[in-house]
Amino acid sequence: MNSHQSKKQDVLECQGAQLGEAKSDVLRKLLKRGSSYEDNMIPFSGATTITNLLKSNKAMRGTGGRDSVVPRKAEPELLQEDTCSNSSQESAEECLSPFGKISLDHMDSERLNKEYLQAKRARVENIIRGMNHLPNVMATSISSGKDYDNRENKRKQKLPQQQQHSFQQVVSTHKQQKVEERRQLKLQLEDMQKQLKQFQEKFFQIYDSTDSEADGGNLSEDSVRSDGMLVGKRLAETLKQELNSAMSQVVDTVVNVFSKPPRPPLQVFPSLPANEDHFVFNGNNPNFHTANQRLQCFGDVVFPSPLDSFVGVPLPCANDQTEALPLVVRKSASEHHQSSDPGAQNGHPHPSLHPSSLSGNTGFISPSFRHPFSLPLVGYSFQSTLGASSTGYSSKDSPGLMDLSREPTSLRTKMASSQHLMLNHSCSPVLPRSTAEGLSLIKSECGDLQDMSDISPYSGCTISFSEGLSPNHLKKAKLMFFYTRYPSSSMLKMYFSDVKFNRCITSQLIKWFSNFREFYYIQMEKFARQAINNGVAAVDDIIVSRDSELYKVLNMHYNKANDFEVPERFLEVAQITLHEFFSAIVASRDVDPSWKKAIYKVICKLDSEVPEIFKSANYLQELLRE
DNA sequence: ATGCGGCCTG
DNA sequence: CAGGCCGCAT
Repeated sequence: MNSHQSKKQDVLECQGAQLGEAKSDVLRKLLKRGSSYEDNMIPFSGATTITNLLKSNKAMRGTGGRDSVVPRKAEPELLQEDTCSNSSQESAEECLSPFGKISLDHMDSERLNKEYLQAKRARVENIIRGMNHLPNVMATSISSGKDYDNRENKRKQKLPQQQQHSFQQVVSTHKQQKVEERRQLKLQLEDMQKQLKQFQEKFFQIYDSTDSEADGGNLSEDSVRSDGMLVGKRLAETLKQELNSAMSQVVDTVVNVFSKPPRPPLQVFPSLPANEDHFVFNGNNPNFHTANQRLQCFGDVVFPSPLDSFVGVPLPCANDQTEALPLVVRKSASEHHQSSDPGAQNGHPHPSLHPSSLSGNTGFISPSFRHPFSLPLVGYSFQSTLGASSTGYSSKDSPGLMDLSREPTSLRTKMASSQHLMLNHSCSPVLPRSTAEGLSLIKSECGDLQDMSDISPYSGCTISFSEGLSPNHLKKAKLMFFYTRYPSSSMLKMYFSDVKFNRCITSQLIKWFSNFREFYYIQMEKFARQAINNGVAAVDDIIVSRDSELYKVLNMHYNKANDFEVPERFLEVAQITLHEFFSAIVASRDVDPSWKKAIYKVICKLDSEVPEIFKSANYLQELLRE
């Protein structure tokens, strides 16, 4: 069926009984941005046929009262919209073909334009007529005694004013969105154009220089030819490099343009909870640093703006208050005494930015030297266990520490991050279609990530959209446990965005965390009893530090590879938990079979925000690949 | 009825 | 770590 026929059918459908079909069609038309592609497909000869059809329709239709009000009011907007899309199409054409566009004969183009506009007008009228039918489709009963016009009139009268209003609102909002989107797209295209120009210049520079090299020498034809081959190679090499860097620039641009509105960058060094002072850590441990001291170690590091741009790029899921809300709701504001600032809610630095205590004089590499998108990963090596306190509650006998070697691991997250963003953008149901479409330069429709890697210039860097949970997912979950002991299912969905969720997956993930908790609480009880048996009387004598045996056991369980630096906050939570168990046992509350529940209630309020970086599907994949 | 967390077991 | 079971809350 060609498009001409389909237009005809639109009219027929609107007249006929298949109004549901017509509705979806109309909506499709309204949503189809600019509908430029479709429009180009319409043979102009068909315009007259459509107009005729519409004329006959108009003749049939009553001209009185409200009947004509709605179309007349809406028509100019829609027409304008169409012409706007037409102009955007032109501008896009300009930008996409900088070498000039196809020029038509002036008269011809004018004539075609007129016909084209007529056809559009006809179509729009058709659409409006279709819309008029819609609201009362269900309520309409076929009354044979009345003619079509009367029925239509009745329907119009039944149509609540509010619906007409909201319809117009929708149209105008839609229009505004499109204007904004067009503006952004245009900017982006201009950007690309500039880059292309730069390419050309560079290309010609290289070409000229190699040319003059060849000319300047005393060379035989053969050697010139072989040199030419070398030049043909060098060019390819250079072009490849240039294309690569340009592509990354373009991707960055696109991501920046379409990640609206730019959220204030995630606080790299969020303020620590006020209650931190209540915990006394081993002051005589030379290798122990409070979180604040750690921050100072990092103080002289200047973060490059690209990193900021990465950190600042809002992850749509977190930004759109759809999925994120349950997480917020789960804990009341009063429970979050840390801060109302979402960026500062996280009680500890970003894990990958969590500087080691020795970062100043070890191999820790300043992010300034890294690729904009790659992030440093600080490996935290195990401290020597020699002489370490066995229960963890003693702070006085902790030994000097041996060697703290921290291997920074470069993460190739650049493309991963971009892909992640793109995926979220194009798949996010709450995202306006227009925004997703803006990314169509890279990927036209929402599809599998596998598709993304296909079109990715970084073909070596792929992420797979897993059907199930992998061992890496388990590791990731374990690391997340350092931040959250009681993640909600909506939260899990956000942080395991590369997993196709179903009931089974969700419950499995929840089960994992349940198991993690189980282990955690068993250890807590064990160490609390041990402390009591060892004669510890005051709860304040129990301190959990990185030297503590308890910490080591937990770290071994959740961070076996020890390639992740456990956030300070986790130590605090562990200590609080241990205190709770200790106090409860001392007070003989454990005679109550459900004595632990009170403790659970306390601990579940101590969850902190899991760093955004955990939402990146590849972050841990890279981290754990080694 | 369903979902969730916890406990027990293998 | 997963499966089965139970109790609790919605």
